[in-house]
Amino acid sequence: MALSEQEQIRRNSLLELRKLGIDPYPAAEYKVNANAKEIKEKYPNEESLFQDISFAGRIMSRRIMGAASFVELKDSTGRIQAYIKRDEICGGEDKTMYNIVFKRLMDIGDIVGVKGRVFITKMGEISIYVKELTLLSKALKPLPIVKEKDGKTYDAFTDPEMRYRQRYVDLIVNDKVSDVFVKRSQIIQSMRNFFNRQGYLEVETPILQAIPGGAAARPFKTHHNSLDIPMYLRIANELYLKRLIVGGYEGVYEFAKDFRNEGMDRTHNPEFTVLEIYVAYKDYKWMMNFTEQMLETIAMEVHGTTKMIFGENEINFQAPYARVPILEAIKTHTGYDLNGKSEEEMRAAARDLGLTVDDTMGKGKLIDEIFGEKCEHKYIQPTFITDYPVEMSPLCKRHRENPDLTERFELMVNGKELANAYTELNDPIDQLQRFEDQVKLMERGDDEAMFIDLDFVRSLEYAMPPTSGMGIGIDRLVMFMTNNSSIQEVLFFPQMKPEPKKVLPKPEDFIAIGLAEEWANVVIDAGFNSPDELKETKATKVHQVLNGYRKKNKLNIPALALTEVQAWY
RNA sequence: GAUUCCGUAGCUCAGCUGGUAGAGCAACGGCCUUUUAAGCCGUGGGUCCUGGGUUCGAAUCCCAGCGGGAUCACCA
Repeated sequence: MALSEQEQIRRNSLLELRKLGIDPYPAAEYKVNANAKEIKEKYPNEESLFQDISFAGRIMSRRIMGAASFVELKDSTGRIQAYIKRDEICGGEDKTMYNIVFKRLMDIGDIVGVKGRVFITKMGEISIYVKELTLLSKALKPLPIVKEKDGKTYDAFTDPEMRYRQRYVDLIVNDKVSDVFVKRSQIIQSMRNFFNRQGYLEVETPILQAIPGGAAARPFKTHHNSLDIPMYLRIANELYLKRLIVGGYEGVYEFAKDFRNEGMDRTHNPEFTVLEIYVAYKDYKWMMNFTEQMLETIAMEVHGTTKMIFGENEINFQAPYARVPILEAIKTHTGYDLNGKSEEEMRAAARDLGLTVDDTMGKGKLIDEIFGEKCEHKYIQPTFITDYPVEMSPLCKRHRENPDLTERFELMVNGKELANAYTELNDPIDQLQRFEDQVKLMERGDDEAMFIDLDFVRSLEYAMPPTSGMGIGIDRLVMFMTNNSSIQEVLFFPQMKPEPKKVLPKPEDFIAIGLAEEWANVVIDAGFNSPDELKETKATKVHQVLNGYRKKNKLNIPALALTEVQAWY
């Protein structure tokens, strides 16, 4: 690929720097004793501070005013202006450092170190008065130039494709992007602290699994060579965590990357993060209390308030949350009371409500469909929807008062599922039966039914204490707490189609068919990617194109004769 | 997967019913010792996503492909 004009200029600068004895990529530690944030916070109150600082950052903008210049430097804490004066950074008669190195050979995007003192300019801006300037790393590609004034952004760098594919550029140029990921880290840290305070154990379980269990979803399949068996990336970690409860831990949790080979959109990425936690001797009612306490705590620790804006809604994570059984929710929002109704009656109800149904749908699926279409989006404030039908929840214990239902809740926020929890099924005989029912559903045509995990059933046969478990989508939680409606905004590197590979043509390939060395590069720059491609073009045309290119770029090589070109064919 | 919109300079974007590709920033050259989205003056920079088609002539119209966004479907 031919380099752009600006890239070529920067590569030349790199050579010039080396000629001047300046290493554009020095190895030595650069000691830093101040950052942008603390300078801006503390200096206005105490001007005796920061009078001998060492600071490192990236040049974000530059205003050269003859023998004095202003640059904006960015470090991990923010941006600060630096004032660079020629006679200050060039002590003696030799002004090379300023006139050549700084003005000509350094660029926006370069990473530099400065030593000096902090002062306030006439315009009232806290700035670093630079006494020594050191190049720490040379940038060969130009950055997008984004400017801001009074909260208004000019030339914003917004192309989603470029922002996600080159997240590093996004992070450099768009200051607010970094905040989202800092908050993401704080949210996770806050949850971890919350669990550790209760004495629960953070664990790791296999990502590579022979049986992808714990949820109904299409898995990614791979192959283990030396065992010569198919393996799957996990779709959930539920069954492994419950085995650990059988093993005797009373509380275990894991921040897990799960993988699902399904559609991608604003709220789904093929790999995503889920927190699952299991606590022995508890039930789903306890877990509701625990969950609302947890969310309130995170909100307070991360935001300092339980209220936050998401899109057009203000969401309040203050406990307690409303608790609504799913059949009651359906009754409220559709008028249909499905309690105790047969599958046929439910199917009829779904049809009346204008839903498309088919015979593969059991009671569970029908209820889920009705709830999903007619009710789910109505729950904006955090609400626990409870007591799902047994068919939908093969890993969940039957309801203590109604065997058609289960002790399950989903937490709805802003009309979307955020968390899912059960009183865990620990009856091994019932569990085996439920797995077998799943197989029947699969045979009926339900491609979302679960795989059977007989080792998990065996573990239950050794007795698992009564347990409650909860899973919460971390990406969605971060979306709520950072007011982002797209999952891609809360993942550093959201999944994208790979960039098409650009085949780099090699000059040798052209030399091999008889081109002179000086022409081999020209042919590539002129747009021929392979000898075959060149030969598909008529020799007369190639002859014209190449000589035209030579003339246009004023190349100092003799023009080609047509016979020379014909000789390549 | 369906529908729809988009792809033009390093970046952000103009470019009309088809007629020699434009602006701002960035870059380059010059001036300039406290400026602030852009100091002042000047100069260069393009595979108009790719490939076909229509046409005397295509960034523009048509078809196909690639990539991306949005909406929908799927994701218990």
